[in-house]
Amino acid sequence: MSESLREELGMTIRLADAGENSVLKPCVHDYQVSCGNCRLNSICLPLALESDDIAQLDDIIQRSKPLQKSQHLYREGDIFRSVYAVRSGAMKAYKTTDDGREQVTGFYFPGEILGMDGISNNLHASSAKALETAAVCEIPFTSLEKLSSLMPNLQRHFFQLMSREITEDQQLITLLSKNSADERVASLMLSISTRNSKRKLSATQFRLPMSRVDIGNYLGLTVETVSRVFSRMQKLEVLRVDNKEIKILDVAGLQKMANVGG
Amino acid sequence: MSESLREELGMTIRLADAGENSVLKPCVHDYQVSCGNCRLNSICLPLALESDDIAQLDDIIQRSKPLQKSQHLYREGDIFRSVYAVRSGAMKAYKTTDDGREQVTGFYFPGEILGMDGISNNLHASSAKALETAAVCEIPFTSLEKLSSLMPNLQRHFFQLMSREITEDQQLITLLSKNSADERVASLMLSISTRNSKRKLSATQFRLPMSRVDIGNYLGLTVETVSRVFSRMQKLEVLRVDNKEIKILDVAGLQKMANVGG
DNA sequence: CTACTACCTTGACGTATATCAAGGTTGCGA
DNA sequence: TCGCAACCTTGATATACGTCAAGGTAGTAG
Repeated sequence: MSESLREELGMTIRLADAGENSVLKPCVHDYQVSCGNCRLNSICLPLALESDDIAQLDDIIQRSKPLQKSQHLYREGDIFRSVYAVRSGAMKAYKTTDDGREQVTGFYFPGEILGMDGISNNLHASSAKALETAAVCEIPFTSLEKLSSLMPNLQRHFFQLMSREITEDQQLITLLSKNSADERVASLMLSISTRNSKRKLSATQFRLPMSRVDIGNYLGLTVETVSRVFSRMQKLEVLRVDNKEIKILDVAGLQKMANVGG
Repeated sequence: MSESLREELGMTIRLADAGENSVLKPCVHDYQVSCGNCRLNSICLPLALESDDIAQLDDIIQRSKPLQKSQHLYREGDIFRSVYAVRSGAMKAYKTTDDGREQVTGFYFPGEILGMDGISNNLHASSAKALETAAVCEIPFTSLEKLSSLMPNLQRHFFQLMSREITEDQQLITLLSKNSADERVASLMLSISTRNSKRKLSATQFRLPMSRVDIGNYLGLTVETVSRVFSRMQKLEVLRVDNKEIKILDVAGLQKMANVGG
């Protein structure tokens, strides 16, 4: 059965075959966090809402069994039905270029929303894959639209989320266009650090969920270059790198190296 | 007189005669096109609307005196109040990097909307400048939000517009990250060609409103490289270039050169 | 019409990063 | 526990594009 056919048949079938390719398995029990008591609600979609409204948002959100590492949430070209909030773990979004290479367009951590690039054509414009075991909340877009019409704060917040995606993409464009390999990698490390601290995690010590290849792919560099930059940073005692384990030793030094406001 | 100095003086005058922050001078008469009879309404905001709804949209839109070449519509850091539709001419959006260089983030032609990157923080995240004499329609965002709540089609369409901006930025990210100078310039020429044909203009012959510097800045290349690419294309008889006048001689050749689906 | 200025083109040369190559490390499944 | 495969690191070499330099072209103000 093709993926898209399965899509057509919808949730029920996904229930039945519960397997491999398919995206979200419906949950009978478990996974029952509500937006109201989710520890991410201050940085995620509910951010702008009163508790009554949060309850309504909660009603349209579907939670599910976690995705395993390297499992797809959706693929480029799939019918667009929902956007997704990362609840735990990490995801990457990527496009495949016409000559078969991969362009990573973003990394998504808990509290962050992905899939908004599918709205314009009703088709997902990129693929999304779990970098490690990850749980996501599915937010059916038509429900979100209806709710947005009724709740100005939600409409506003969702406009803002999309706008943020745009400004972040513009940041990346600038980075790719104007900055050296050192600056690009340093910026990414700082970005992850900042996002971690928003989630009340350590800003100076973390484990990278993505491979060097993914980093290179995101930053427009080869693996070798990424690896060399890490070595250089370590020699300069700005970072301690132990495989995927990162410790920022000198934040100021890293910022200087990044040479950008990020 | 330096460009920036002239700009400064321009600002003061605008301040004096048009009232504080506001960029667009209110129009007493003239410039009175309505969305209903605008020849761009099939590719612009009204696209999704019935004529009753168009009339309502029309009510919130402000038109104004044209912008002169190199005049700013808004600047990075300005309070965000409106998005803008280009009515005639062409605009560029750009950010200034911390070390003072410029990153062009987009070119905007008639029917296209700019300014959406300001929604996320209520501050414009980039500056917008006229590449040639240009007219724009100002769409106050709070009015647009209210109207969107009432008109599902408008809400949907605006979500789609923002989503399109995201996918276009992702295209550019891929271009910058994966493609050669030849491919980048070829892609831009094809993009302009496509957009021209949507506006019922020639897909094979047009005048570039932007300088080589702007093109380079947008594509992450130096002027010299852009110039060399044009020379190469001319030698290969793919393009005829006469200063800013472009004629595409071999569309297939150009597509092959671009090596991307654009 | 002239002259200034911004813009564009072409050439010679340098450099950051890609490419190619080889070896080391890690972690997973049998 | 072993062995394989994916991942990471480091070195040597190649190359596309940037930088520097000079001269040409076109639009505009006087």
